[in-house]
Amino acid sequence: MILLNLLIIDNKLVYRHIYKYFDLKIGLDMFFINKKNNDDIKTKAYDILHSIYGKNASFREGQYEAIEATLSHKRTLVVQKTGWGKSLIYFVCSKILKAQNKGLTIIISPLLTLMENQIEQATQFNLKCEQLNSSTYERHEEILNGMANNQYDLIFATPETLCKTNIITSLSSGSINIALIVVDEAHCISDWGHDFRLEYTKIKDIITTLPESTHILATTATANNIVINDINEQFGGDTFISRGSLTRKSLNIQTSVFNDDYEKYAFILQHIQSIPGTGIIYCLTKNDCESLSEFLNMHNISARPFYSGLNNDFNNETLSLFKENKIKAIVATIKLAMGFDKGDVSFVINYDIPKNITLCYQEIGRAGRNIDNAYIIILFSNRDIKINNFFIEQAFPTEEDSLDVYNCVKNNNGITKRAIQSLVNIQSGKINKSIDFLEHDGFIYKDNNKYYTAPKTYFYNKEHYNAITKQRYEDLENMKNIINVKTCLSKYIVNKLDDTTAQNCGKCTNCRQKLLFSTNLNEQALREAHNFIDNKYIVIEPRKMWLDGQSNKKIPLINEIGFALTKYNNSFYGDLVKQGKYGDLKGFSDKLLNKVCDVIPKLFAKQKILYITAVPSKNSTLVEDFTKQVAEKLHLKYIKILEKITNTHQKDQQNSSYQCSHARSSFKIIDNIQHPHNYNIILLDDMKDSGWTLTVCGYLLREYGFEKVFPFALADSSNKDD
DNA sequence: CGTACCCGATGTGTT
Repeated sequence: MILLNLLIIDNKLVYRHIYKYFDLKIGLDMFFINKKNNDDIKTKAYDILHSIYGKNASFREGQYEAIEATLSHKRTLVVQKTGWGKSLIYFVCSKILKAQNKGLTIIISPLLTLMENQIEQATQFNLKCEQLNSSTYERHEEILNGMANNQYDLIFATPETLCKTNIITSLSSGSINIALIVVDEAHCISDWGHDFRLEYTKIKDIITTLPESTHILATTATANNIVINDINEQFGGDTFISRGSLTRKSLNIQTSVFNDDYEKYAFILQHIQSIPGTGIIYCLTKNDCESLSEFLNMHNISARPFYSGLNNDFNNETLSLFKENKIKAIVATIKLAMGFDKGDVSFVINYDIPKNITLCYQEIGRAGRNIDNAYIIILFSNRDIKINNFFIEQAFPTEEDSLDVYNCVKNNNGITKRAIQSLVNIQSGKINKSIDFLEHDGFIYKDNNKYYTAPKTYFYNKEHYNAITKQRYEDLENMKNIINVKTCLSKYIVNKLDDTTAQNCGKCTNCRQKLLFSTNLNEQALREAHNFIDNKYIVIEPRKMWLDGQSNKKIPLINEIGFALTKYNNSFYGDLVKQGKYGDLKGFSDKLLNKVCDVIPKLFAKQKILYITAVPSKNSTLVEDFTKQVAEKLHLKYIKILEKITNTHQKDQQNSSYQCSHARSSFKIIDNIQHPHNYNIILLDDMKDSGWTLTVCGYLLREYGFEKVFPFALADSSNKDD
């Protein structure tokens, strides 16, 4: 008992947890065994540290304990704030294990850029590194041989590459000595593994093939009990946890509820200049990143969008400018996440509520790392829930979609993705999702880009998907509840992350009992927001390729660049379009007519346009009537020249293949104009969705002889909001 | 409507 007490004092952090997690008697036995080993580890760890950082160097709080935990347990999870120095742990462990001839260390890392950064760091430790990912594809066999021949200390790998059959085979053959497997950023197992990067749930398949003596380490900055359970599931249970405090003391948090985007824009415009320093605005959609940064720039607040899909060089430039404090704000999606560290971020605004508290903590924790005070503003409107719900709902394939796709493959063994699209009337994203899951679960397999059914009985894992979906709705609810919390906001957040050590922060609006940023919006700011959002036209890029028979062909006659007046959802004019189509008074209002007649001459100012026509419909003259009114007001010649010849609806076509072929069979030209040559024409429709209708009608008009076709739609519904 | 891996696939245009 005396020994036990001494040990608890000696290595407080580690043994407190052993005490908690293991039976006392077993724990005591372990102490006797470990005591000697741990002295050994301690000497070696400090030797390594001193050889690199000099004789006076010491570990930061908890670092040595984490090293000891990793080497004295089979499975360890280290939960520490970003910037704490997690990579030092496995660098040191790797060196110790290598010196003991126990083998190499494999680090599973989610991002290629993270690997590159870490390899750079590792050179300091004189560690021989190699990567197993797409960047070394040609050398995979060579690298595997090198691993068997003890040529490397650290192997950085993506879960995708590591789970390739040839690599799993090599790893489990016994010819490679693996001393330690590290899952860096291990929350990815929970965040991404279930529905996005499915290979993350196959880490267990690798671990089970390795010898019992292999150490397993997971590191992350955010792990609540759900993440811990997921990690346990992958590791096989009994994971030892080394945890630090999560609180960041610099944060001043406010939450504010608004009715719509106009108010949120106005609020940000009204306050952003008064916040000193630079910051991040997180949005749920790429579109909002573009739009909001444009809005800020228009008002002389330098901002740049940042999201996946923007040019890589542009994104890197944005990060540099931001780090050098040359722009006020980055307006970013969750792409701005792992691997980003700037000490003096002085504000984070969540334009929409994040999907869960874990992510919220990560996002707001990017502020105030090396400064005393930073400002966090979490905005909320009902639209946030709709968008988050959408993400939750489309995470897994539906039972129907999954079965349709499976049957399609079963009935057409050796089918390509594109052929599936032309046989199954389901959105292509949903088809891809179904294919990914079917392949991951082993019901189908891919060979030479053709899909075949595997000899495994198909079933739909409904319980599992439902359980995760339910969990995600609960997570969202917990997040949303922050707008109702009356107690310390900072404490609410870290408590939800299972860190129960937090005190009241004294800085948030609840602790202060006072708002940091007024929610009384001034009229000027609101007017600016309306002006901006209501005058955002959407460019309709002409489609250039279409499906002709089995293959993509160049469309011989294409449209000019066209425009949609507004987004269909969440905009003033979009609502007018909705009312016109589905409201009690059938027909588009004068307000909409006036707006369209104001805008068309401006957008097509330099074009000589004589004619205007409407996309025809079988059962409504709504668009035709409206187009006639526009023609009259703008002194254009209205002609009826297109006819709809099918009774089926374009909007029932769910993927590009169906949309294209349906549009191509749905229209014909009424031959009633003498000399269309050299004349330009506007092609008007109420809604632009896939753009196939405008493409096909435009083609027919040009084939008939019109010189240029300018598409114009009242509203763009291609990104559905609800 | 968002995150990242993958030697996406396939046609077109340039050297």
